[in-house]
Amino acid sequence: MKLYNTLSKRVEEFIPNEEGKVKMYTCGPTVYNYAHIGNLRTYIFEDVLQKGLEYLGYDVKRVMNITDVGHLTSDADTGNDKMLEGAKREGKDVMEIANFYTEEFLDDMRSLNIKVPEIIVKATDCIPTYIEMIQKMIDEGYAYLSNGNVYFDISKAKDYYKLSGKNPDDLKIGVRDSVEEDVAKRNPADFVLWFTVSKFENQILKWDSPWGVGYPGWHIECSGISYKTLGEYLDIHCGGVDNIFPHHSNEIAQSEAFLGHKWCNYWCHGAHLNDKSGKMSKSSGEFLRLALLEEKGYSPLDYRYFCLNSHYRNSLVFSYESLDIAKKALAKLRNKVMALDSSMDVEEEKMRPYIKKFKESFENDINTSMMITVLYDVLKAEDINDTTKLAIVKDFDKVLSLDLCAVQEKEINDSFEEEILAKIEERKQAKADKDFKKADTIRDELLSKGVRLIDSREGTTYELI
RNA sequence: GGGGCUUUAGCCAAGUGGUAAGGCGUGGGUCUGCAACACCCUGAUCACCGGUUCAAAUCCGGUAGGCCCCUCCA
Repeated sequence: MKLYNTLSKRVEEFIPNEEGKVKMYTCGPTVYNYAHIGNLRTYIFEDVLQKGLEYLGYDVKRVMNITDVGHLTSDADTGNDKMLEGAKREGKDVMEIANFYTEEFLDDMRSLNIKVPEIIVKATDCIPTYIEMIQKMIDEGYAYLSNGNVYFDISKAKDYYKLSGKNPDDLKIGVRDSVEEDVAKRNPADFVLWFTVSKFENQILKWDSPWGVGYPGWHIECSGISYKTLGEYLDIHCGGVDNIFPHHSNEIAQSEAFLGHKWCNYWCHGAHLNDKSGKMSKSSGEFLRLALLEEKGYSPLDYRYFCLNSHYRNSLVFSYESLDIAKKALAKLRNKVMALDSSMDVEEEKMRPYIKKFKESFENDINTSMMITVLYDVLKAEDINDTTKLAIVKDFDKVLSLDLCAVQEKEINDSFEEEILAKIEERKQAKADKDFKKADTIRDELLSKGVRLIDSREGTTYELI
């Protein structure tokens, strides 16, 4: 298995700490609003990574956090907590907001056939872990108290800029208008581990700590949750490219300061989904949610196919034109699968070369586009029978998760089947009588019940859609 | 100001030095009462200019366009 590692900036052979097992941490959402489809692209990529590793035989333990506190709209004094803003916006309390958007997020994940990580942890459920870690970092000189807050001293971290590839001298402070330098910091890039100075009215989420009542910074959440659920060594950490700096750089600094050794070996980042004007956001332009796509007649899996058709490390431009292509292609793909005869004998031997190529495509830094090509190769192959093809498609769909065989598996009850056959007979007679209007009416009627008629030289058959 | 990524047919897109996958669309055809479905046929001097090499879409340098990051973001 080869994976691109942001840490080395190279495609590397993946070797987990423990043979056959993979510990994987994936940054989750801040639940102050709905996820947009760009956010979801990253979760699709992580899902394929997890399922692909499982397909190769690895036992994958995946953890995801739900950020429900501490994520500010800015790290400077002007910053607000996203959760509080969300609560204020909707006139609800923070927990209501968190619970509501967490459920919405999980719904989106399920619609996209993303396997929900078995371990999902809310940031607010691990406060004692953060306190334990912060205390140790203070004791060992990695963190300091200043102006009421606890900061991490990045000058104490080894290779702080390694992941981001940045040169500290090049970093400009206040490059954005709204950001001001925090005078309480020793180094401009130091970040808050624990806030005790509440900047907000009605700060509801706060906990007692050795440094006073307050709440954790955003970065410590992921380090803490990973430590608590996966232990001291992590194999893969995923997220969007925007998290490389400063979020992931800070995680490495904290975790390694706390643990006293290297923490995570592979860092994998998903590129963004852009619209024609650039980066997608929730605040400008059309808020592209999965639900909006559904309103417009696209299924979540059309979007999944659209994502799978490109590489996770290339930015992808969203357009309805491209989504149309994906929708059409997926429908055609399902049609082809549906037409396969499932009553023959599976020839295991003949499955092998295709499965091998599929695996190799995945192992080549998750080349999903090539995996789909292999799928087409199978359907076009002339040397294997239909049932074998069906078995291969079913196998591939464990990773692709496009419900390719859903129609094949759809059960039909006898009375409905009789009804359909009767209608086909009736239509046949109508056609013989040249009563095409009646024939078309019958066809439309069945179509509205999800039954599509297929006319061919041999007669009329039907398929369920 | 600094750093990084990217540019392959109408559109999406793979391509990891040996002579351009795949998908969608278009056009033509088979089938057909019409349509849908399906099937067959149909496309590229790889942004531009140099260099390295027997050989470059692939490596190096430059030019131009696009995008991202530099304490809100997946």
